[in-house]
Amino acid sequence: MGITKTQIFDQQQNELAHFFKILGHPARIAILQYISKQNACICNDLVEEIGLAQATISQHLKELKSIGLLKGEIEGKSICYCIDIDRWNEIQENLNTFFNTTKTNCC
Amino acid sequence: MGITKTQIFDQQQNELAHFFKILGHPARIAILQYISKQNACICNDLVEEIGLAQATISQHLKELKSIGLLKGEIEGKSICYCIDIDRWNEIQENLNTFFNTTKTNCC
DNA sequence: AATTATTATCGTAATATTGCGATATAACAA
DNA sequence: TTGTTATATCGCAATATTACGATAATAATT
Repeated sequence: MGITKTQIFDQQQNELAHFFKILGHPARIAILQYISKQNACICNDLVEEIGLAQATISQHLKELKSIGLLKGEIEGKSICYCIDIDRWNEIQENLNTFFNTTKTNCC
Repeated sequence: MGITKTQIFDQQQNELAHFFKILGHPARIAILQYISKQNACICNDLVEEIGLAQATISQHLKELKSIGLLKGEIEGKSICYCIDIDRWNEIQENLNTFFNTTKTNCC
């Protein structure tokens, strides 16, 4: 089928899984790391840097934006993409809460 | 294409993305939470509890096992699945390292 | 206005994932 | 041995994801 049955899970589970899923691609990890390394806004050099087509990079950026991890601001003829630190910390906290509350040892 | 170009990323990026990807499905989140809630090994009640077919649950368990998050031990005619705490903590640390080292603020 | 540069979107092909029924396997019970 | 129960695997259909070329859109430059 290929369709995830989101209706049988609660909102928290779906949201958490969605965060994980967006981060679950090496290109998106690489994009975030590159922005971080530059400590600056990124433009089209991402395409050269990563080695995927411009359309593909644009698509990955869109997904990162969709969970609020990136914020983009127009700057001349290009767009400045930066990590949204507040959202970044918020998501990190969510993931840690999941890890900390989901811990058992029975074996 | 649908094929992720893993060759253009380094091992750390691919591995990190792989962890995130495995956790990026609500059924797998729900499975982990259920095991945790029970604070015990789980057997086939997972199928009833979650509401997916037995084959589907088995598949998700296999993926969680593949990154070492679950360890299974045979117990009579069923199998006891538990969270591997050491691996759990290890992965949590990896993710946190990623979050902590990938932080910038330029906008 | 025309050109150039940068990013977004569309359409499409290839591969991956999700989910399930059917079946196989394994261990215990009668 | 036969039956029962629990889990794994196979094979398939449906949907999702990844990637890219082509093209559109936008803004600066000439």
